[in-house]
Amino acid sequence: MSTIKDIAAEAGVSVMTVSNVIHNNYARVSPATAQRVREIMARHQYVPNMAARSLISKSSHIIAVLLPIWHGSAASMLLDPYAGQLVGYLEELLREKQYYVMVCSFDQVEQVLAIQQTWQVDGMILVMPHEDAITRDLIQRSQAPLVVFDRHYDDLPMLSVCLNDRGGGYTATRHLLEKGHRKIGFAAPSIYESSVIQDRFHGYLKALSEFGLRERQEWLFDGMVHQEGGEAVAQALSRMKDRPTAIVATEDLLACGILKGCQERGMQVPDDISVVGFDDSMPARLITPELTTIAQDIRLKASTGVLELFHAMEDSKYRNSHVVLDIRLVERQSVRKIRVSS
Amino acid sequence: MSTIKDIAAEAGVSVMTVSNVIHNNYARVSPATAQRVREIMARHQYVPNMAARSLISKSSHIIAVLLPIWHGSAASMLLDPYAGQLVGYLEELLREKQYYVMVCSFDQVEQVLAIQQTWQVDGMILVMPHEDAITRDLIQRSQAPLVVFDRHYDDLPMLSVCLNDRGGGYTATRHLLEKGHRKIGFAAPSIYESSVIQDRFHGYLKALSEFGLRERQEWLFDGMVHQEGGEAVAQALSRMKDRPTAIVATEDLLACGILKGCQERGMQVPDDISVVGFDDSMPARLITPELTTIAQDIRLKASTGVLELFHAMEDSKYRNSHVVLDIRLVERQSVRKIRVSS
DNA sequence: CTGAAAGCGCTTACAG
DNA sequence: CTGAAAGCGCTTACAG
Repeated sequence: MSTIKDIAAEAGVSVMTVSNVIHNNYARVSPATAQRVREIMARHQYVPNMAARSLISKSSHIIAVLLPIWHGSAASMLLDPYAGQLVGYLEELLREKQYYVMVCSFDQVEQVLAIQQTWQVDGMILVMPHEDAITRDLIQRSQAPLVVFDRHYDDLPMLSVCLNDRGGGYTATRHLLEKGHRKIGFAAPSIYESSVIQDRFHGYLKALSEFGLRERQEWLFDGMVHQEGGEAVAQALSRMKDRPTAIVATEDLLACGILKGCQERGMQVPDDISVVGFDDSMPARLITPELTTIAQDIRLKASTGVLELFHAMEDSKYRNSHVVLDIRLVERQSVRKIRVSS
Repeated sequence: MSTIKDIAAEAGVSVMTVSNVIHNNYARVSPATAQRVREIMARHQYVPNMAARSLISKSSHIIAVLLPIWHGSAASMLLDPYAGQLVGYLEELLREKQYYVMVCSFDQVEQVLAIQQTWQVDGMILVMPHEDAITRDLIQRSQAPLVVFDRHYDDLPMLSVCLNDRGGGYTATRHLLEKGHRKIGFAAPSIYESSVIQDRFHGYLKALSEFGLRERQEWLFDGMVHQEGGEAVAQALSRMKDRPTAIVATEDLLACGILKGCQERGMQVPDDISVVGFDDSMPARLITPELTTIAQDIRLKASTGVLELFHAMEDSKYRNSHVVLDIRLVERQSVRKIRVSS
């Protein structure tokens, strides 16, 4: 493993000249020398030592991808196909830019700050933020530029890349309305806590109001998480006299649970109950009938986040930006058209 | 951001003494001094600079988690819930041991070697290996200890953590036989190329032979990948006069595709076709009927891999070990019991 | 129990 | 266009 010194010695130049060759400082080294040095580096498969480099430059070319720990395990985060895919794209995009990604799960802000300092991390990306208090604290105390996905606080300067969740809730609901549905429920993990869910809920309300409708309390299913939540919704539905004909679910897994639970209780999807999901994740095409859902472009989201991060890394004044990405409806088989009776 | 020098100055000791406190060299520093220094470090929230540390110690405390690039995108790997979960557990376990994980996708061995050198990576873990040529090359050229998941080469000294795939294929098939099935097919992405699949196939053959049966060429579905592959299997089945009553599929997604395709073509699962999958991934419980499948303990796999890696990092002679983890059958609803007619 | 000194591999002003 | 020197923050022998 050769060092810059070895290369310099063999080329008969100073280490400084080698350093200039490495950094393409053409103004500071003659073409002939550069060529010769480059050749020697290639022959020795010279690779610079990042520790030495970052020690002096105070920059490591490391981007920390932050994963909150949920339910005591970080694996629960990457288990989510959405998180996995997002991290995969991020890694890919950052590698292209010659940056390295360190994956860090955490449950305390201090852990993140320590990693940031110990590695002189150049930038950070928060994926799947959970608790607001922690996220807000992190945003305020972070020393390095930080991009947050899927969460935004209006009162804080921050860099965020979000989805048009309001539009998503609206589009899903509007789609059902246009298919003739008038009795539409809403199922979510936490309608009044998470801003993402709240936005979707407001989109839902807006679409309803455009048709002169209002939400009905008994058709709002709150606290419903993943497949189990969906099955709970199905159970609740099965016991209702006056059932909604359709449900907007804020997550595909939740929607899948509803489908499964309904089918097991003898209700047909979409004939008895129509369902629209969110995410267009893998399960959406796996189940029968396939799920109509609100899709996002995860690759675009990742590249937008990386762009924001690099902008912030290059310009220390760029610390407040809120990008909202569009969503689109993917029509499949879980919504039926009904004639409008009224 | 204070350095060891600042701490030393404030404590009125040499930096060396501070260093000894940090490394708990109790023999080399008095309790009183240690206490005082520790207090000052805490007050300043001192965090050591890993670049400086690794520059001198030739060890970074970084573990590289290597993800082969498939189909031109790394995201395709972490998209796999199995890969995501495995990486999540690995990160968790490594963090507990005060190590940092760098996620690196790659398609050329040189990229890995460069990262290893540039960061003085202490150890590497290869997840989801794909091409044998690349994997073998990597094993032979790696300078740092390397643990490979799910692949083993008998002719190479290497550290691997695999599944008892033969046992898995055997158990799945045996289960079907015991349920009365005698006409059992086998569906896989590449029966004769991947050793993992080959092992499962041999387990399948062994179970068959114990019941005096042999494989039938037309019931072997090769080159079937993911859900699409499964749907192709279903299509083939629908056209057969003499159909198998059950299929062993080497992947849950594949099994799900078979289920879905069969249902769409009017065949009932499990009544007309029984299916056993592999992995017990999330989709297994999402579909109706729920999938009977061969499960592995991913957390155990991750912790075993980490154990192997640390063993190798501590002992430079430990470079050849092949751990095989057990699998277990998870019975759900995709297999029916049939009376034995013969 | 404590310290002064050398050095890890690199980059950054500063001279020439 | 090229070089000598200082120094980033830490650890490691070596003395005392």
